[in-house]
Amino acid sequence: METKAIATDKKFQNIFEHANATKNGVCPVRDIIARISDKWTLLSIYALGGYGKMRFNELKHRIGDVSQRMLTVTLRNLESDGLVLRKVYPEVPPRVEYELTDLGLSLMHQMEYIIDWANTNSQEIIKRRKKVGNKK
Amino acid sequence: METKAIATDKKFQNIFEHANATKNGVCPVRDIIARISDKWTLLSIYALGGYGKMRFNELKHRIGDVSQRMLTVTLRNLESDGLVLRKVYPEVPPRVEYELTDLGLSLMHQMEYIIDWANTNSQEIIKRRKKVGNKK
DNA sequence: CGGGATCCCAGATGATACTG
DNA sequence: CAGTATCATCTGGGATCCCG
Repeated sequence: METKAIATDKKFQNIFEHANATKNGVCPVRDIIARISDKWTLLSIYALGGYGKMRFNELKHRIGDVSQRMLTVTLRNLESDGLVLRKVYPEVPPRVEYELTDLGLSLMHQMEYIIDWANTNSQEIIKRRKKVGNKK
Repeated sequence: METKAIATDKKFQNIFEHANATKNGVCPVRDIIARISDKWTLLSIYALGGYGKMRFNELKHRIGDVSQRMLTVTLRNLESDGLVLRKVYPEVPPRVEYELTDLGLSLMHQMEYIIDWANTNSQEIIKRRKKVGNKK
């Protein structure tokens, strides 16, 4: 199984060469990856993408174990990245709806490959993990 | 842009319904996602997949800013998950080589979609992020 | 060379209380 | 309802030292 081919790809260099080069700034690609791979971002995007436009508490309930604070923080980040649209209705009590932008939706579609992979292999991986005797 | 369709998918329910159901255990899919979305896992897999079999310090150098400790921890986890193969040669000084297993390679291929997306959109996102005036 | 074991801190996250 | 503000906590991860 030889896999050295892709090392010459542009996108590949964007992660490794670039990362070592710019010590001051941060590699843009790593930056994005870091952002979307935090604890709640993927789940938020996926929930919004799957169930469509939603209000804050509805989303919170969907995800289940996210705290109000962290969901707020996550959504604000997603909004400033242009992945989520936040719409506030001037009512009392307030109503706020969140939905994916086209950009957010496109990201979700890429995420699906990972989710599919995890769905397919999770049982096997976790079984093996315990067999080896790891703590976590 | 209607996107409610996928909410009925099996894989979708594995993330949301399932997560709320099993309060004691953890949703297997979320578990896997959490594991591979930590700070170094993706980079390690990607480096190994791109450059092929590598020794410890070679890998460390490729990634660039990972500490010895975290690379060790990351590789151990990957090994116990069956994504990376660790081969120790009984020599002095010791030589240890790491390479992706077929499973690890298959995961890397799914990751490429995300990487591609990040490569394509990172500049735009980061530009927008600053414009909004967010701190980070 | 490739780690293991410890110590320790910053930042991520949770819990709680308050508010327009 | 949808936050904000504050305080408490927990943990990822770096630094350091040691070892076969």
